[in-house]
Amino acid sequence: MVTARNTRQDVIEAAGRLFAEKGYHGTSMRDLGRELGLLGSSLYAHVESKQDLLVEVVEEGARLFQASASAAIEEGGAPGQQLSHLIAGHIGVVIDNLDVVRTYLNEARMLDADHRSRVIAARDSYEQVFRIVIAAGISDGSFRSNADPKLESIFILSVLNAIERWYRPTGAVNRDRLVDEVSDFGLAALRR
Amino acid sequence: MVTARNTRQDVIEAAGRLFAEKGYHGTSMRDLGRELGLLGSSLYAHVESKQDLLVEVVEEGARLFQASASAAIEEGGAPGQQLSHLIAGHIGVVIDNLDVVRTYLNEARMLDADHRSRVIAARDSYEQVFRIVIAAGISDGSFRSNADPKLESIFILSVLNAIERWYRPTGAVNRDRLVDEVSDFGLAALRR
DNA sequence: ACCCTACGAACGAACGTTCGTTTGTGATAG
DNA sequence: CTATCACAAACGAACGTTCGTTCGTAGGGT
Repeated sequence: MVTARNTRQDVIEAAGRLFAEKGYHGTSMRDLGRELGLLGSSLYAHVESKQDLLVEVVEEGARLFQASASAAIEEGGAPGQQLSHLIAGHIGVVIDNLDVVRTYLNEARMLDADHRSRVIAARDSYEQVFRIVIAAGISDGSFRSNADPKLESIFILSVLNAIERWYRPTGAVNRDRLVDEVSDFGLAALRR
Repeated sequence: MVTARNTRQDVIEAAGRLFAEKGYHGTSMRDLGRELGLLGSSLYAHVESKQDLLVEVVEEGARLFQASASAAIEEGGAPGQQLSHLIAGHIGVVIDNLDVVRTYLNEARMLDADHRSRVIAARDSYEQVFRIVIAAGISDGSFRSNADPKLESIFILSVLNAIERWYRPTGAVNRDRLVDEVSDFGLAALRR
């Protein structure tokens, strides 16, 4: 018989859920235990510390976005198409991993200095991918020439990262519609 | 001589600063006391509770944005101009009240249900102003006809609200440049 | 028989908050 | 010009609670 005991991954997933919902400092180990049907102290059979849990969730978020960017770039195509792929990939990551992404975006600053600076570096390199694609589109004349790649990439990522704040899986805007609308918006903002 | 003792407003301002930086649950009353050069217990001469402080800061944020929207609409003009005014006003509020805005945007969810729902209502009515202006621009033909006012307003507000996350007063992007760039971006995204 | 997993008591530290007391300041009265 | 008074601001000890974490123990699956 499967008695369905909890694994380390279960604990990390539940942590992502609670950190996303109530914040890292707003979540206690006893809260987290209750979420899994056990005592707070029992979590230490799976995990070294509370901070360890935050590291695990945030680094998973970083990996997901990095993988998405790599996949988008490998598809190649003109800058406009690459940007569409980046947008679609980002939205996929957000929608399919809402709790991890919310924790990644909002709670990473609660990490200790070491881990935090690594996450910031990962974020910067992800943003760089957008910036390079946009710069390429300006160079080849497909995007408006007065656009600043650095700011435009920040703006588009702002729209993408804010999805976590309003998107609801059961809402009126489904995944395909969201990808289309954001792509239209981003490409319209950049078109010459 | 004035020995500059602390007033209720000083406490609220310091709270905004710390809540913005470390989050509501990441800030203790003793932290806040230290920020003002006194003991945590001394704060209760000025304030009823920690929650009270959060309410004060968040509601100030809500007031600032509401006032900005009212001022922008009073200026009138074509939808494109009105949207520019809304954008400029929003950026002004963010830049001139960074800590209050960061607390308003990130910590409002830590409010008790009553206050939180009032803040959400205020946010919705602020977003409505953007939506109405965008809808007017679509109707009169100045904005692209396939734009959805609801989503476009969310997208533009996403860019505006994310400014808090990357803008630094001492950075390369100053206020005027920021207003220009965001206006260009938003209007380009909407132009037919 | 051996691991995981979970318990549950316990730890010291930190939390928000209360309360009686002290301090400094500005106004008033002599 | 000084003594007195009221009052707000700050102190500092103490409260009950919760925090993250440790540890010895017990039970069930392989």
